[in-house]
Amino acid sequence: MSEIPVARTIREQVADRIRADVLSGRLTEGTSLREHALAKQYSVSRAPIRDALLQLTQEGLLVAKPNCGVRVAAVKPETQSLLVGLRRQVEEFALKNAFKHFTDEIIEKLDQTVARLRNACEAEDLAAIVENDMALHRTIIDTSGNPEVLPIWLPIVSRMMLHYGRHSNIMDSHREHAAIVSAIRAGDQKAAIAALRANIQ
Amino acid sequence: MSEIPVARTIREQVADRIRADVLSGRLTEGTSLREHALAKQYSVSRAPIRDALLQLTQEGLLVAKPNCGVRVAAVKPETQSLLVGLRRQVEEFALKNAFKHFTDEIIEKLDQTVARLRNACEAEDLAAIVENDMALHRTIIDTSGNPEVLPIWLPIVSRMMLHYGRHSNIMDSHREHAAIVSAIRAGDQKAAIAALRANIQ
DNA sequence: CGACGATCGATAGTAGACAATCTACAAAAC
DNA sequence: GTTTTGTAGATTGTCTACTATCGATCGTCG
Repeated sequence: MSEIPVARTIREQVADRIRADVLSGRLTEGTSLREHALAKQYSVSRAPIRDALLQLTQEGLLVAKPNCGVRVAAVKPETQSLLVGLRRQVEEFALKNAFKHFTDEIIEKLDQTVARLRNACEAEDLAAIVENDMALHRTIIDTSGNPEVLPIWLPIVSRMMLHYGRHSNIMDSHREHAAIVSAIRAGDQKAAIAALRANIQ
Repeated sequence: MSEIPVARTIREQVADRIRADVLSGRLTEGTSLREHALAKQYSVSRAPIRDALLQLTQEGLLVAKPNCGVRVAAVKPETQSLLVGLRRQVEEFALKNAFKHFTDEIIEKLDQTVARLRNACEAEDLAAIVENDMALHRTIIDTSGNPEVLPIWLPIVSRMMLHYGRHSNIMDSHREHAAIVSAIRAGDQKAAIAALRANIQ
């Protein structure tokens, strides 16, 4: 069945952990990431660290200066409006296609994510909020049935969340996502898209 | 002066060359790219080759299977409509901002690219067509004054061109681009955007 | 006070080795 | 005859160690 492709290579594991650290705000803007330190921290060699940093740089989470290192990227407010439009377009495309594939099992998974998101919001746990927010949207992307959408979506939403986690009031996150899942459960495609658009801003 | 930041690192040079080979169709869908062979071909070590392949994989031009190598990606027609919408949104955003920065020098550069594009179309030189087509759009992206737009634009347009160079009738390319530049020279923002939208499909 | 240059720190790239694992083909079992 | 198993080869994934190069810093000197 739909098995979760656990990160196999060291590069992917490292990339996932650093990505989570950046998006949750545990690593703040401008923080320098040194290959040697990360290699020691994760008990691996520098090679997969290099690969992971290059990958995250392409996703827009880090900025690299040749021979000088990588830092956590700075937010560019003038790009936000573009990113909002792009993300809406990708996720609406995915959601429309996902309506052909929603099952009770997937809706159950969405419910669980919303529940965790509610707990995170009540606890004001920013890392958990970001994690479950992205997990919910990613489930929709995965359910679209087009695996090509994920790599298009990820760099866009990563750049958005970089801003989101720092400057936005995200305590409404739970209500907005509950509305999306509610519309999905009701099979109301129009309402689901409206709720999705309202959430992405 | 506005110097062209020629690819500095070996990784970038290799990535640029392989990207051009893929987009021009010199490397066909499914072709396997082996690190050892590429390292020998370019007379460099495997490390920058690996980096370049990882980068191009994230751009969607290559697909990687763990421990098995990378191949030139296959075209996914069901994603094209999404890509068209995304690309229009990015380029319209860039073009609007670029109108604040167009100079005679930049318009001269656009004219030269259109001229080369005309020659390429007449010679039916697919590689040159794709190269100058992308160069023209990239000049607009660069002129937007927001360097963050380029890394957002590149993976989208790369995926599009992968399809474009193979399945589209591209001999109209010259006329469409001449219309864009003509509207830019006239300072007619509305006409320029309309011509741009007509070109991106 | 400012310009210049040495030094330092970090990455970029090189070289070679080994481990993990995927593909394919051939042999054995049913 | 079909399926399973096993083995060999090829390729990437990772590691180690080293050199080259670039950017930033900090003194020193004019």
